[in-house]
Amino acid sequence: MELEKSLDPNLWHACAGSMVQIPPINSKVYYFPQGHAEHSLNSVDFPFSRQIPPLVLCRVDSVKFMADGETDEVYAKIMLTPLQNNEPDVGDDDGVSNGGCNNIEKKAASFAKTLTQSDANNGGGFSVPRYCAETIFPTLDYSADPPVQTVVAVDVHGQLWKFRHIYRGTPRRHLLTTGWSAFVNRKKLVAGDSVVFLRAENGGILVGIRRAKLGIGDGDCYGSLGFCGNSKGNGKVKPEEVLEAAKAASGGRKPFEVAYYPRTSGPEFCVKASAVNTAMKVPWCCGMRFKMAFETEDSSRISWFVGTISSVQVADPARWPDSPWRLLE
Amino acid sequence: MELEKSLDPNLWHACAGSMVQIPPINSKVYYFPQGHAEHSLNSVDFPFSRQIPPLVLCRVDSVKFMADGETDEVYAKIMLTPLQNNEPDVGDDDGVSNGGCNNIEKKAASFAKTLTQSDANNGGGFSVPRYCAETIFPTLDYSADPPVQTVVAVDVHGQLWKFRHIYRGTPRRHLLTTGWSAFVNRKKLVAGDSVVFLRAENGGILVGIRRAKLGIGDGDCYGSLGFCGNSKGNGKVKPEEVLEAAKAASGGRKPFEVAYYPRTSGPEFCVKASAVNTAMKVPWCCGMRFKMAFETEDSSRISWFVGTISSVQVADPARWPDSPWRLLE
DNA sequence: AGCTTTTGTCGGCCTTTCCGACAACTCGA
DNA sequence: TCGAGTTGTCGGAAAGGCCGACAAAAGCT
Repeated sequence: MELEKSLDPNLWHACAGSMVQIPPINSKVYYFPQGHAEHSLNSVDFPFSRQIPPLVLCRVDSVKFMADGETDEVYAKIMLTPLQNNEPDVGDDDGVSNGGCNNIEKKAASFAKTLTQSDANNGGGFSVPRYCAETIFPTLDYSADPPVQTVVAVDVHGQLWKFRHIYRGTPRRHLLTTGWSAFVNRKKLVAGDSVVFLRAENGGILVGIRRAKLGIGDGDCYGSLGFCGNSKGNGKVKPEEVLEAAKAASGGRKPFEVAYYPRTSGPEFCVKASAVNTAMKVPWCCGMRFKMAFETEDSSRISWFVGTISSVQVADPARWPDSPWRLLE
Repeated sequence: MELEKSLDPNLWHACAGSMVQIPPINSKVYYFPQGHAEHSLNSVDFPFSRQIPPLVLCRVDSVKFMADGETDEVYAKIMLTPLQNNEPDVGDDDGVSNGGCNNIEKKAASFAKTLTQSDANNGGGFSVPRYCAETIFPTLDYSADPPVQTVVAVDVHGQLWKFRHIYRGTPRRHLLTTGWSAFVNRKKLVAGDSVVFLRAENGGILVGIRRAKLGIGDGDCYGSLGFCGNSKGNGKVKPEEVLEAAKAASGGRKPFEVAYYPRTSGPEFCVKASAVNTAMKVPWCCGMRFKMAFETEDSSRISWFVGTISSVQVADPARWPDSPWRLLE
């Protein structure tokens, strides 16, 4: 059932959000077992029998861009090989040969919109923001009355969706009518979820979704506050997988695979080696001003969240960037 | 565009009709160039330069069960290799090793129904004959009120169709509601066409269609009596293909491929060698009673059409079974 | 602040399709 | 030929979805 099919990296990134960065192939990263563990629903009991290092220098062997067959949630499968020199101050090289063969994909034009009540519930229509219609969709023939066309979009599974795109009403506005309702029903979208439209290099339209609440599986958790209610919101990764990865990272030199769900709330656990090394040199202390980028809902711009570090968690210095993140108000 | 994908043989046979028989692999058949030519829209001008024999003994190398991507019409691609001994009285062996590896597929349960006006036009529903609902579809939970289920059927292209199957009304009857209208529109079905439902060995449901009138391509030939009107109803095969096959059959020993459209009105041109040999021994003459099987519209049973041979066409005795067929009233 | 442009929501209305009633048909006795 | 079971067709009714009107929200000067 679970096909190992990699999807369009541009669409993947559009669904993941522009803040998500995946390390390039052959670059060096630090793998944080504890950060990985926080992506698991259940707590991971690391065995005391073997010492698990807080961070392991690895090389990125391959990255597969995936999407959940059920929910369309995007995730990545990253293959890592532990490297010999595990000291933080070596291996600053990111391994990116500038003009190299690093699958440098052009950043495709994309637009995301959070669904309104009318988009999600009423009469099966979608109000298309002008910018989206003019930059993503094919150009309408405005001489027609009314201007109409069929927009064909491909989703993360390669499935085709046809939408009737019409420019009508007083004042004139862009709308998706026929086909939209089927899309909303099939994807189980509700007001608050987002839709991403993306124009590929070849002119084709891709469509992805970002859910407001990351649903727990397929269960009808909405409304009925069962045992699903007390989940922390992540929990996409099984504890066994974390244990297995951590063991592989600490012990041998053999490659291991980690699944990375960019839209869960947990900390990153694969961080560019150079970033870690830079950060380690900064003497974090109380009262220091801290600037953090985050994405606005409609991804139309990037805002900056400026906070102040209230305390430095000395207990586990290796956990950056986890710790500072948590300490911000 | 034209995928070389072979489809389920059972579904193929269900769409072709139960009278259609495809010779098994490795069996011997007679190939009739003139019969083949009658499957072409345009007349085929056989060159006088080379003598084309009326029938060629061939071995069946392979059979591919195909369906037209546009119209769903089924056809077969049969690979034939001309054999050395081209005399009618040799090679009576059909090549069927009884317990052999001849892809003996179990005959799946199937049901065909000709669409009524109500099925094709009105309110998007399909009246399911009781027999079909009870033998082909999954068993309904009759304790529910009303009993409903979703029937998922796969068509000749592997595409999934979902139909709401409900048992309701007074008196109670089986109906397909939601999903049926989309199927009719997509397949461009009209009253008089037939739908075939088939239960595969694994329990899955397959669906196929048989058109009442074999449409010529996709053109809107209905209504406007253009040059399409004077076609003879077959014409699926290009004259070039016939010529090429005939040359290959008469000349060399190399394999050649013929496309066979079972639902065209022309005569068979690949006939079991044993059948031909048997028939050749019968001294056909005027007044002889003749019994011919044909299929009733809904394929629920086989009827027998009994005719009388009015004359024997001596001009081209090699053309059996073509000639007797035509002579029947 | 005031104007313009954009877009969310609403009620009206048209189309689709779901439904039981009824009658026509089929099949067997 | 008659009766029981089955199924085709119809009109009413409900649901889905397309539409412009209007106004709220956002952007610009």
